[in-house]
Amino acid sequence: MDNLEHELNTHCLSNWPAPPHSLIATDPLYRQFRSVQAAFRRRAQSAMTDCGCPQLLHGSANVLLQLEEQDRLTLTELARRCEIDNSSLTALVDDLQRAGLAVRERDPSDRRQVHLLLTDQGRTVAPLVRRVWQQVQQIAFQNVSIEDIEQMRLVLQSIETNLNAR
Amino acid sequence: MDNLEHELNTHCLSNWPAPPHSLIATDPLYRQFRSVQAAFRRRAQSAMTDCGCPQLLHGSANVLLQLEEQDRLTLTELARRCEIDNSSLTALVDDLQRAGLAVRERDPSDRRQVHLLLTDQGRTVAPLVRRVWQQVQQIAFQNVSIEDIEQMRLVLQSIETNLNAR
DNA sequence: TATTGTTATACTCTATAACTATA
DNA sequence: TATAGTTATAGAGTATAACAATA
Repeated sequence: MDNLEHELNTHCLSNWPAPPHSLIATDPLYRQFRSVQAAFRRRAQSAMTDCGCPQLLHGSANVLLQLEEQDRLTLTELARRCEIDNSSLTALVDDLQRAGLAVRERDPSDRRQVHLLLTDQGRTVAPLVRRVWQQVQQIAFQNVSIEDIEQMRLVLQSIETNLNAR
Repeated sequence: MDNLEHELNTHCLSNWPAPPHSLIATDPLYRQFRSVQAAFRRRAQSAMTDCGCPQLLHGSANVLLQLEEQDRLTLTELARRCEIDNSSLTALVDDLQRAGLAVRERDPSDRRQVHLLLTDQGRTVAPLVRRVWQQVQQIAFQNVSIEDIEQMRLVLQSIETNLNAR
């Protein structure tokens, strides 16, 4: 165990001063993120059900919104924008296709590529889903000022960059 | 589809003014949370490995830290503090016990209850794990001011409360 | 009957590796 | 050989429901 202690001090901690107590005593930040993220997904999913929007996986709804911003993307590009692996996207696209909101279309000039297209129904539903998500954000942001939210987004972006660096 | 539109307007949106464009055009907030949370877990897990800490599930490490704050909790109380279901806790406790960091002990006066106790090894390892998590937070917070972080925590707390209300 | 904890099961999100079909 | 997409598989995190033991 002494080795472990030594290892930790040598390789891990030497460059990091002790953080202020207030930041660490309670509530690891990751817990707050987990809780907020889970609550967000729960609310969005039940709001979609309440509004009669098609029952979609949370991930599929996200793909739908990406597609609404730009239609006809290839699957690889869609996966990149959703920040998930190609293989993770397949099931979500299947979900959208099953719900009749999008269709795959193979690219004739490069038959390896598949584009995803909104159907008419998809074009109708996407804005509704977007509004439901906005509504959940509205609920989340009750009694929080715009400035605080924008500031938080900036901080989140910094944290994201820091954690993904190297 | 008209029904859907009508339903949405009637039951879901009437109370919510349109949010400012900057909040919604890009990047749903949930994506940022997902990304930060995943990055946090990834970094913490690889930092634990680098430092020779026992290989624990992220969730088990969390239980360990709760237990360090108060030893000998019942499993139900631990689950409550970790904000997970009783049934979800079982595997995490198994994980800790397998690693030799904690042991279950049945309460003699109410034999339904099981308390979880840190072992000597658990008492040694817990502060190291805590420091690894702190280190990850330090990485996350590079070039972010204390004030911004504290402010973000407050906003997160409001959001959490708002989303879980009702 | 109610409570504590476990088991069985399932769902979501995600990834890696192996595969098919193109290029 | 390299790329686009799919399939098979697995692992982590979570929940619900049924259950056993105990109160």
